[in-house]
Amino acid sequence: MTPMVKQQRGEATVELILTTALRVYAEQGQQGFTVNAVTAASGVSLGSLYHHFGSFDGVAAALYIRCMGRLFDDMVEALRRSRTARTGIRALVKAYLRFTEEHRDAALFLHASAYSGYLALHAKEIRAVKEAKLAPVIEWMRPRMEKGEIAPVPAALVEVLVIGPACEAARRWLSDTYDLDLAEAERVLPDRIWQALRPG
Amino acid sequence: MTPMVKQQRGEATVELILTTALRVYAEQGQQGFTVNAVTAASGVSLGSLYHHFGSFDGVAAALYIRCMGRLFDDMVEALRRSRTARTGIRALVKAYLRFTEEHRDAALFLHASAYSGYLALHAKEIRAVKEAKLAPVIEWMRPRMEKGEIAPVPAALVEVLVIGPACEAARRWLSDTYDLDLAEAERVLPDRIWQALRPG
DNA sequence: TGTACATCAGTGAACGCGCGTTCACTGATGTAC
DNA sequence: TGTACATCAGTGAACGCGCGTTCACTGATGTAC
Repeated sequence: MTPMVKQQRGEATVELILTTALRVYAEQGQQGFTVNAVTAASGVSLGSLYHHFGSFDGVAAALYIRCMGRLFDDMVEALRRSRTARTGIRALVKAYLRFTEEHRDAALFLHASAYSGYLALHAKEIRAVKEAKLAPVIEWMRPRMEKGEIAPVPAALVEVLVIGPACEAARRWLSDTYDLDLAEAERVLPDRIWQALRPG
Repeated sequence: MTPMVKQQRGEATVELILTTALRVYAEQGQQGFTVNAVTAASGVSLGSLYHHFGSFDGVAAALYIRCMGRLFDDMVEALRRSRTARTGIRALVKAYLRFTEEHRDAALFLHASAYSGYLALHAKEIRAVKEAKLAPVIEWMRPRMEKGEIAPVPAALVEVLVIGPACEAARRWLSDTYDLDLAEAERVLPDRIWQALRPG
C-alpha cells in the first residue's frame, strides 16, 4: 500500500558502520575485526547493524565491494586520460600504486580479504560488481590489442602481467616484514611492466 | 642427568599432524581449519598436539614454514641449473608455477596465510627461515646484476617483477572466480617477465 | 642381565571466553485521506 | 491541518555454540649402573 522510502538516517548509519569497520580492521587486524568491536567503536547498536547488513559477513562484503569500487574507479579514470597502449598500461600501474599509498587501510583490507569466508559467501554479487567496474578497462584494451599495440599475449595474462607486480609491490609495502620504497616502485615499475607487454 | 633423546614416534606424530592439517585446510577452508578438526581427522589427541606444538597457531606456523621451505627449495634447485640471467629468471618463474600445480594444497595454504595471525606471532622464526632459504637466490643474482645482465633496477623490485606475475597467476588458478590456464601461463610468462628485466 | 628412573609422548574430560546471532520491543519517519 | 498507520530504524539483554587451551594422569622409551 504505502510504498515506504528508505530513511536518510539509515544511510548515515550504514556509512558510519562501514567507515568504522575499516578503521577497526586497520587498527586491530584480522582477529580484532568482530561485530562487538565494530559496534563498540561506532556506537551503533547490534540490532541496528543487523537490520542493515543481515550478518557480520554482510558488513565485510559491503566494505570489500566499496573499497574495490574505489580502486577500480581510480584505475578507469587513469585509463580514460590515456591514448596509447604504452601510456595506458603505465597509467594503470601508477593508479594502482597511488591508490595503495593514499588509501592504505582500504588497500590492506582488499588484500587481506582474498581468502576470507565472506568473499565466497557473497561471490556472485562481488563478481558482478567487479565485472561491471572492469568492463571499461577491457573495452579500452581490446582495440589496442587487436591493432598490435600490445604483444600477442592472452588477455588474461596481460592482466596478470600488469596487476601482478603492482599487487606484489603493494603487498610488500603494506607488510611489516619488507620495507619496500613505494615511491621508487611508482617510478620504476610502470616502464618495466610496459617492457614486458610491448610488441616486437 | 640422563640426556633424553627425542623419540621416533614423536616425529611421526608431528608429521601426521602437519599432513592432516594441510588436508583439512584444503578440504574445509579457512573457517574449517580448527584444532578439533585436525585432531579428529588425524586421530591424534588434543594433548599430544599441544605437547608438540604448544598452540594451534604453532601448528599453522610450522605448516607454513614447511610449505615455504619446499617452494624455495624447488626455486633454488631450478636456479642452480641455470647459467645466464635470462635462463635463471625464466627457470624461477617456471619453478614457482610448477610448484603451484604439483602442490596445490601447499600453494593455497601459503597464499591464504598472508594476513593470518600466526604469521605475525611467529614472524621472527619465519623471517629467519625465509632469509636462509632465499640467500642462494640473492647470491646467484648479485654478480649477474653487477655485470649488467639484468636491467639496472633495485634488487627489491627485481624480486617484485619476477614473483609478482607468477604469484598473481597462481592466485587466480587457485581461486574459483577465475579459470586461468596454468599451462599457458607457464609457456608465456617466463619470457614476458624476462622482457621486463633484460637490459637495454 | 635386570631394574630403577627420568623424560618424552599421548590421553580426553573439562573449562572459560567471546564470538555471531536472535528477538521482543520502542522510537522515528513519511504517506494517505 | 490533523491523525491513523505502515514501514523503517534502532535498542540491548540473552543465547547457544564451538573455539583454543589446560591439566592431572597413564603409558612408552631409553639410559645408567
